[in-house]
Parts: sequence; structure tokens; C-alpha cells
Amino acid sequence: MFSIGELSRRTGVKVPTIRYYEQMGLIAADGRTTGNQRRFSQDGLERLSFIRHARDLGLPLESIRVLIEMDPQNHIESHRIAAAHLADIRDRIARLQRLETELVRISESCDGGEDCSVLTAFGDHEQCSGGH
Amino acid sequence: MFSIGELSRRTGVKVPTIRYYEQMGLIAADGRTTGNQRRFSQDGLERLSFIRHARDLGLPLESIRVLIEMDPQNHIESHRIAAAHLADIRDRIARLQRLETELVRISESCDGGEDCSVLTAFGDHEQCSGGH
DNA sequence: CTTGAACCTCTAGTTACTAGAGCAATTATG
DNA sequence: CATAATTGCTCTAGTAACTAGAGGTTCAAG
Repeated sequence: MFSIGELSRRTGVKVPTIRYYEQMGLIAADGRTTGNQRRFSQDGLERLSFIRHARDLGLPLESIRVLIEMDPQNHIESHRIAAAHLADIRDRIARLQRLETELVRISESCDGGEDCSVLTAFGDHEQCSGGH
Repeated sequence: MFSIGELSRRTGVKVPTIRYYEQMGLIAADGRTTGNQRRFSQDGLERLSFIRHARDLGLPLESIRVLIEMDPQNHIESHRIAAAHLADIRDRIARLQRLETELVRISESCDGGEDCSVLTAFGDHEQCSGGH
């Protein structure tokens, strides 16, 4: 049986975050001591590691909740979540790359004149090339 | 003079968002009608367009506030903000690309066996290659 | 048995908005 | 000019995923 601090040390998830996950119904303590402190089993440790890793992969808690409650033999649903997340990541990369291009242009636009053209470029959409 | 709705139509910023910006001190109405409705001048329109575009570029409101309050001749500060934001964007792109690689691996890991290995891969950090 | 670390609950703050309630003002139409 | 439709007002609360702090209790070591 692990205390919440022990669990935190083993998974790298901060103590208040574990309590937050419990509140969100993603994890449950196995029980409490007479003094009302949480005690977690090995199962809890594994569950939390799962959440931790999935969060590191950028999955929102809602998707994680679905994964947790899912039948492990349900291929379709887990593949769907993975594919949706991948598409989302790719979309975000594409958008950020467009911003990067734009920011490079803005950063290079200043010729050192009186008023800084970096500043005006931040506000002027006319100068933009790609659609953002 | 524009009503808040007119301003919204011309800039593409939603009405409640304009009020929110006002509350945050980023924009101010020129005054109010006798019936307490906001009226904005051309200046307000331009200010809001600036904010809109800077937000589209992904700048946080705090940076925008700094830009707005800045002397337009202050090259150093505007260049610094642009450079910091560019570095931030590049960092995010790099991290997302690492996630992309990982998710592709996870998506391809399933061989159709009893329990779906996409599901287990979400929880198992051991299988990961790059550091995330 | 005492002390200090770890634990408890609860509230509020973060970012950038969005949604809704309940009411007042403005504008368009008959 | 009266009425109806639209737009506006303020205020509160909700979103995601936590983090920080207050104020108090329990646990483990010596």
C-alpha cells in the first residue's frame, strides 16, 4: 500500500494533481487509514502511470477517461482515438509552421527606421502571405 | 462612431470578447450613449485589429499589452518579443513532432491480437524511443 | 512523547474566452 | 407613433488541467 506521496514519487505526478485526478474520477484510492489518509494499491500505481504517459502524449483527460473505461479488446475505439489525436497533432504542427514563417518575415521586416516595423507588422494583416 | 456589434463585424472579434478585452484594459470605448451603450472611434477599431492580428499570431494578451503600451521607436523591446515568441513556437513544433513520431509508432504497433496493443502502448513508457 | 514531515479539505487563481440569465436601449416596420 | 425585433447592458459561472495557499490533522522516527 502506498501513501499519496509515495505514489507521487514513483510516477512523477505531483500530489495535488493526483487528488485532482481522483476528484475527476480517473483514479481511486483503495481506501483510507483511520486518520483519513489515502492508501493506494499496485493497481492504483499502474493506473496513474497510464494516465501520466497518456498525458505526456498530449491526450486530454476526457480521452484518457474513455481509454480507461474501455474494453481492452475493443480495437476500433482505441485506434480511433489514436488516429484522431495524431490528426490533431499534425494539424497543430501545420498551423504552427505557418506562424513560424510569418514570424520570421516579421522579425526580418525591420530596416531600423524611425518607428519599428516589427511592431507595425504585428498589427497589420495586409502584409501577411499565408492564411492564418 | 461604432457600436460594439459594428466593431465586432468589422474586426471579426466577438462581442463578449471585446468586452473582455475592455475589462482587461487592452481597449477602451470612446464613451457611452445616454442609454449606456459603448461607442468606439476609428482609433478603437485600429487598436482592436492590432489585438486580433497579434492574437492570430499566437501572442498572449500580456505580450500584446506590452506591445500596445510600447514606444513605437523602441526597437529593442519589440524585436525581443518577436524573437521570444518565435523561439517558443519553434520549441512547440519540435515537441509536437516528437509526439507525432511516437503516435505513429503506437498506431502501427497493433497486430490485431486479442488485446489491442494501441491501448497498452498508450500506458507503457518503456516502449518509447525519444524523450518526452 | 514530542517533533517535523507529510497529509487532509477547501477555496481561489491561472488563460482567454464562452454561455446564459435577466433586463434596458435602439432600430426597423406597420 | 406604437410595437416588435434586434442589439446592447451587467453579472455570474463554466471551460482544461492543474497550481498555490490557508488552516488544521496524522503519521513515523527518535
